[in-house]
Amino acid sequence: MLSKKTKYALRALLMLAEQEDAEMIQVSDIAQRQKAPKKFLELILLELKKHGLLYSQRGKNGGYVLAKPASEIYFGQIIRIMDGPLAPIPCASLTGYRRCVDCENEAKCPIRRVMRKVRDAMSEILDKTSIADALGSSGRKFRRAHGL
Amino acid sequence: MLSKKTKYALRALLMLAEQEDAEMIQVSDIAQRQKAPKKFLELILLELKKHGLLYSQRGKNGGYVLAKPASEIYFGQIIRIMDGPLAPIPCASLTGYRRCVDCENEAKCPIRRVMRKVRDAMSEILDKTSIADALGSSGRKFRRAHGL
DNA sequence: ATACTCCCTACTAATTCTATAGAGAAACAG
DNA sequence: CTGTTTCTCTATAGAATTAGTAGGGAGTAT
Repeated sequence: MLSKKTKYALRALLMLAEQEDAEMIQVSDIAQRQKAPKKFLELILLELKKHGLLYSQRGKNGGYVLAKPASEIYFGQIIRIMDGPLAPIPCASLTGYRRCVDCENEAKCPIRRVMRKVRDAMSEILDKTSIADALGSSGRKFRRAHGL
Repeated sequence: MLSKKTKYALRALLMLAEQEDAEMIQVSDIAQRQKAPKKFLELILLELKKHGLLYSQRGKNGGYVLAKPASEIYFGQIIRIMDGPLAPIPCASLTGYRRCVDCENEAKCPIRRVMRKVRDAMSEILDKTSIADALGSSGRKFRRAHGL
């Protein structure tokens, strides 16, 4: 289940992606329009910035903008930053692999095999859908569909 | 992420599915072989029983057995019993649907659209893989593959 | 009758998630 | 240079969920 943090993050990024002219938006704006606690949202945006998804500026007329095109920001990355690995179980994760304690014979573990498939299926969607794709127009799929 | 409860549940069910002659196994056995806290495991098995996955008997030589063939017990059901809906977000769930507060226009919510696809992909695996399938032989897929 | 094993309710402990507080540092306006 | 604005950072508090414990009750077999 997605945490609120992730949900706030996704909404904020989608909101910034909709800002056509790449103008800066302030945390308080986003918080207000999203009905999210401002201070909480600050932490979230800061973390997204640290991971290279946002660019920010301080002082009067400061705020946040996407650090790269919306078509290059994928759901998978956002979720991993906020909530950690996609896989339902650490031993089935590529990005956050951790062996299960007391699992002799990982290679034959039926649970792991199934969860691995789940991970792959999730990745297939989340790592290939950008926030631009999600917004429908102007994204990767859109441009591809129009031969651009 | 799967909770420990779910992991214990899955392991216990797989263990019972491997018991060829449908002999009863006691909680303490399962707990020991799985290195799970016995009392905790009791609660888990009890819940699985209440949902019709297990049959139990008390007293000397009592224990648990699967209440139906392993080929009819699916990962999806087990996970839903223990952890709740598969969907990453309640508004994208079929079995546990709940509207998001402050989401005007659910039909157009980009997050929901994506998470719906994720849910479907997860269900496609988890609701079609039985514990017999996971164990490899004697399951649905196996029998089908051998024309039985 | 007794020993065994599941059944049930209540509670405690640990962890994670959500949110708040407040001071600090860059940018800008005047 | 001073004051205002807005992001930056660290620490902490509160709430919710998860994990685990305790202890007696009830059915079953010998």
